Parts: sequence; structure tokens; C-alpha cells
Amino acid sequence: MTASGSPAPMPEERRAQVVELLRRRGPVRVADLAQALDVSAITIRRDIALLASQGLIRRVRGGAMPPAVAPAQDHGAAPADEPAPRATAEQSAGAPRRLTVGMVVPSLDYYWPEVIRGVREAAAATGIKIVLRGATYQAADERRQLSELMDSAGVDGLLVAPTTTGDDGEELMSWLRQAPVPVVLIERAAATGAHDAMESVVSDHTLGAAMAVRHLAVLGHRRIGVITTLHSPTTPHIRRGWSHACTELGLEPDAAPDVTTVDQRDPAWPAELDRILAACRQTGTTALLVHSDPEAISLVERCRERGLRVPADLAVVTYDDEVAELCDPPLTAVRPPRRSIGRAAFTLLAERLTDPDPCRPTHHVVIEPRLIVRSSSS
Amino acid sequence: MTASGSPAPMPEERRAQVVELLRRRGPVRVADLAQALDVSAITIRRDIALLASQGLIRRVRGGAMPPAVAPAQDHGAAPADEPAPRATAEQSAGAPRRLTVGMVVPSLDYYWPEVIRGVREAAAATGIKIVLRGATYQAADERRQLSELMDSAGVDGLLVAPTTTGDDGEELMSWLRQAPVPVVLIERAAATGAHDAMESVVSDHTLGAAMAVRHLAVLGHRRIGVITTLHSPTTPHIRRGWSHACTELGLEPDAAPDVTTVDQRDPAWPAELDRILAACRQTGTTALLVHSDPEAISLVERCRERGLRVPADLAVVTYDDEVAELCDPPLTAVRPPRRSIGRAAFTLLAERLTDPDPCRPTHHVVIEPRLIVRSSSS
DNA sequence: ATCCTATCGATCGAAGGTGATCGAAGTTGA
DNA sequence: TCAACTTCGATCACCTTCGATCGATAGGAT
Repeated sequence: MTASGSPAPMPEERRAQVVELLRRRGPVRVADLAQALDVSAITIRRDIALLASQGLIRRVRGGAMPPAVAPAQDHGAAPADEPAPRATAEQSAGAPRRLTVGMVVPSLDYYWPEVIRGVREAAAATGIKIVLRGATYQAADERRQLSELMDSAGVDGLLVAPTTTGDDGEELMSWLRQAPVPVVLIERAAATGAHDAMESVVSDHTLGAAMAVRHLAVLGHRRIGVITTLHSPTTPHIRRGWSHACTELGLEPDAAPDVTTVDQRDPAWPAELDRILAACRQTGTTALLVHSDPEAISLVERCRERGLRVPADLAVVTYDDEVAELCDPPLTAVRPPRRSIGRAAFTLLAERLTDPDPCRPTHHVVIEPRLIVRSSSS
Repeated sequence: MTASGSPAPMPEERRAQVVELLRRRGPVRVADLAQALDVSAITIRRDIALLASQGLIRRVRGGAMPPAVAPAQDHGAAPADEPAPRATAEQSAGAPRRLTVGMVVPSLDYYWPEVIRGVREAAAATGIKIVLRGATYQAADERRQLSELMDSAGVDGLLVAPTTTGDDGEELMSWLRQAPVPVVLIERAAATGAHDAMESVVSDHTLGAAMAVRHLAVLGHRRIGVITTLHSPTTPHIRRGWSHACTELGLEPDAAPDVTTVDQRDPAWPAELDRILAACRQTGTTALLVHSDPEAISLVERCRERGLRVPADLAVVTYDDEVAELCDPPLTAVRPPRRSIGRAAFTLLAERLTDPDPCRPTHHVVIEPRLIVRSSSS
């Protein structure tokens, strides 16, 4: 019943799908694969032969199975005519090759340094090497970085925070899904319940936003607005948490400003800012949850210029806590667990790389943020 | 509808199942294996001979037994002649006291043994000791076990699969929330987004149920029913996954049986069973997702009594895969990642216990199940 | 346009896997 | 010890799967 929509599954792509299917479903028969991928059995056999010669899968009569972990005892006469490079790399007795992990993040100057620190910290205890690349929130760019990492550095696994939006984003994700090495997504994941073959480590931004709203509600605020940035992948989660918490607490989310706008470097920002503050005054909004510190700081400064006291007239909670304490007054902030995210992502990948079980199921890790209360609220 | 009735597992796969069965159920007779795997006795004998020659099992007259020196689980690379020097006092050179972890599970004879095995496996590498208590799906009982563990055994952390329903359940949860030692919940967690101070490791049952539905839909089934057990904490997740997948695939969940009922030991079960089968016939339902193996097996047997062929007239997928392969025909099953759950839960708790950061944020781990395709579908 | 290369699918002989039968060997109980 | 029973192993027939060769098709370069 595979819908007739697949135009041209490239050979390479199909083989990657074979490996993927095998990893997810365990032993697979030739006939099943042929039906699933809509090619003839002979083609599948050729694929299996090729992949088996690369050690990516194990060929058996009738189909394929996940690569064997050396059977308990091969009595000298091991069928070791095939080196099987990648699959058994870490367990080759004597000289275990040093594992290398590639990491690609969208930026090296905001949010991500702390994540990288977490990764490095976790990696330090192991012998695993980290190769880092920073891209620039451009899917095409990241794709290039990844390709280079795969080809030249020969990494054994990837930690990636990909750009998922746009056509390039779609393509990047499907490239990652079929990558020949394990991939752990950082701060990106498909919606819960969807089957996404890739493992992931994410902050619970939804909870983080809800925590901020509850904090403000406890302080007596009844009109709490939210300001988020247009192009951030975090935005939908924050808005969801905000709206959930508002309805749960009996506040009216519709009555308060609810703006998704350009970021603070955009020429249109100052005008937006004034619009936001005007809306606050108009609706009687006394508290704002602002996504990302620079925007929040800029907003607080504008408040001061206009004689609005923070927090007396307008309480502000910022989302990110990168530079929130540098503001005057220091900003209450939701701090995503950046360092823990990094640590957990590395740990997850390392476990997959060293786990001898070829059918190890896909893990997802969710980590809760913290609310750091400073003077911009309360 | 259900196309060819040739499930035909591959030889290698079947041999792997023999080893697996042997590991799970101890000594097995040839006839039992032949029936369970749906091949003739002579084939089983040949398999046993081959596996025995590889040292994976021990051949005895009439059947097979686990090898004298158990190969260290999936970690096949353990040489059989080395008794695994596992008692190495790991990283903490200055650890003053041996850490102890308490574990309480609702039952010791279904589902949980494999989870416990995972915990033990993960614990073996560390110096941490596990103290196990089994309760009986009674919150009060579990509360007693926990108190005793805390007081007498002096544990440093808890792995708990609490009963969350009823007043006792509520109280138990709040007791756990305030426990003086870290707690990791196993297969239990508050709904996503809610702030639950406790860490958790859960199977993605929602995804598992959706996988089953998708599998059946691919085989051409359009009316897919779901049967779940009244008092199981898994039930809501399975039903959610089922209904999501149905709507996503354009099936009509309302048109098929959707029963949450007593379990198979209840006196009312046989009558329920007949009602379910009648409903299937009435609505033209050709496939069922049945929660928990015993219920599914009982259902398949009733089908046989009434002349309904499985899978030709009714395809069945069971949820749990504890004993699904022992049915005739062997049942296609969703297998929650029990062992991985155990491993991850222990790892999470151990990390918390050894992490010097007192503000380590709350982690949640979600692990995807696997679909094991056997003959009761397809 | 033509050649070249890569990939796919079909056919057919070869090889492996399975099951039935039957005689041999082991087990149990008297 | 013998007899009844079960289990095991060898052989053969049948079926599935595999591998090699050949022809067909598509895309790219000259």
C-alpha cells in the first residue's frame, strides 16, 4: 500500500533506507524490503550484498539482520575474512580506534557555547574526540558542514542542531535520517508521537514558558503577554507553554499582547517595540514574557526611556538567560538547561556508539529548564 | 485483504529466537520450540545442533538448555572462559561508602523481570548495589515497601514504578515527590508539560500503538479495533496512539470495536470476549490491537474455537510481547523496550547520584518500542 | 545524435533449507 | 534384562533463495 508518490528513489538513498529499516525493525526479509521500497527482489539482494560488504548489515539467507556482535566464542576459525570496519570498530581487541564525533551548531556566539561546553565536559571522561563546526542558521550551509565532516573527518556519529525550516531544512532532515552514522538531534525533534528515527535531546521549552507564567501569576499579574522572535525554532514551544499556562490559570491569553516579531537587530525593531509597549498600556498588561535576552534588554531600556518602571509598572521575564543578569535591573529569566543538554546529547551518542546491541531502541531525552528569579519581576 | 499467508521467518532469525527464548524461559523442549516457531521438530533439532556447535546453547536430549557459562547477555564479546571481573570499584577512588539503590516494581512475574534485568545489567558496571522489592499493584503496599527501604536499607536513591491511581496513588506520588533521596519513575510520568519534580523513564507507548496500526493499515486493513485492560496505566497511551494513527491514516476509529475491559483472569472475560468478536463481525473489523499478551492469546484461541482464522479472518497484534511468540500462530507484537528502560532508569539515577551539580535539572527519557512481525498479522 | 555508464529486471542453473520417512540409539519402568 | 516409548540422524524429494548472465532503460558527455 505504499502510495504511488515516490518519484525517483536514488540507489544510495534506498540503501540508506534499508539500513534504517533494519535498525528499526530488526531482521527483515528480502521480499518485505522489495515491497516496501518498490523494487524487485534482485535489486534488494544486490543492495544487501553491497551493504554487507561494508559491514553495515549482516547478510543471511532470506534477508538481512543487524550486524552481528562477535558471537560469544569464535573458536579461532572466525569467519573474519571481512574486516567490517565501522560496526566492530570499538570492540576490535587490542587497538580500539579512537572514536570521533562531529558536532554542528547554528551559531557559536549565542546559546550554543554552553551546550558545547556540556558536550566537551561529558566527552572529556571518554576517549572520544569532538570535531566542531559552526554554521549560520542556513540549512544549505549546515548540509555542507555535515558532508565535509562525514567525508574528510570520518566521524563515527553526529551531534546536530539543524535548521528545520524551509525546503532546505526538509532536505537536510531527510539527509540526516539516512546518514550512515548515528545522529543525535539537539534542541530539535519531531512532535511527540511521530516516528522520527533519530534520537534527540531537547529542553522542555513549553514547561519553561509555563513556569514563567505561573511565577508571574503568583505575583498577582493577570494580564501576561508574550513576545517571541519570528525565525526561532523555540518560538512555537514558548507560545504553547504560555497559552497552556494562561488557560490553566484562568487568565485570558487573548487579552494580552501576543506578538511574534523580528529580532532586535532588525531595523524594524524599534517601531515594533513601541507598538508592543503601547499595546501593554492599552490592554492593561502588567507582565511580559520575552523570548531571548537581547530583545528583553532592549525592551527594558526603552521602558526606562519612557518612564515605565520595571518591575513596578511592567514585570519582565526573559527566555534564555544568556545575558539577562547584565541588564539593569537584572532580569528574571527562564534558563534552558544548556549545559545538561550538551552532556546528555553526548552521553546518548556515546551510548549508541558503544552499545553492542544493534537493535538498541531510539531514545529521546527531555530536560526541564530552571526559573532564575531576579529583580525584573517580584 | 490479508494477502499471502506466508510469514516465514528467516533461518537466522529463527535461530536467534531460539537463543532468545532459551534465555527467557530456561530449558526448552524441541516440541515446544517447534510449535512456538511453527516449524517441524527436525528443523529445530538442526538449529539446536548448529547453535550448540557455536556454543550459544547447550544441547541435551529432548531439547536445549542455556549454556553452562551464560554469555554475558547481548554483550556477546565476553569470552566464556573469563568470569567477567566486574567487581571493579569504578571511577570513584575516594567513594567512602558503597551506594545503594532501592527498586520497587508492581509485579515480579510479568513485564518487570526484563526491566529489572536491564537495571542489573547497567548496575553491574558500577559499584552500586540494587535492593529489589516487588509489590502487588497496591499503592498502600508499595508505600510500605518504600518506607521500609528508606528506613532499614538506607538507600541513596529509588527506582519506582508506582501505582498512580486512586487516593492511595495520589498520596504515594506526593510522598515520592518529597522523598529525601532522588527518585526515578519507571514507566510512569505526569503528562508532558506539567511540572513534575521527579525524573522519569518511559516507553513511548503511544508511538508503539501507532506503529501497530500503521503496520495493519499497510496490510490493507481499514477497520482496526483496540482492546485494552481497565486497570493498566498503559491503556490511555495505547488508546491515544491508536486513535491518532487511525485519524492520521484516514481510518474511522469510531467504526471499529474500542473496548476497555477486565483482564483475562476476570470471570467476566469469556463473555466480554464473545461480545468483542461479535462486534468485529458486525462492524466488518478485520484487525485488532490487543493490550497484553494473555488477553490476545485467549482471544486467538476463542477465534479458533469459533472457526475464525487468524490472520485470514482477523489479524491480531498484541501489545507487550511477553509470551506472544508462544501462541499458535505466533503473535505479531509491539515490544516495549523493557531492558533499555531498565538500563536508562538506572543510568539516570546513577548520574544524579554522582553528579556534583546540586542544581542538575530534571531529565526525562522516552524510548521507542519495536514492532515484532510474526504470523498473526500479514 | 551517439556512445558510455550505471542501474534495474528477468531467466535459469546452482545451492541451501525444510519436511517426511525409516531405522538406530537412548530413556523409562517393570 | 526386556519391552515400550521417545528422540535422534540419514536420506531423499520439494521448495525457496541465490548468483550469473543478458537485455532494457535513463542520464550525461562528446
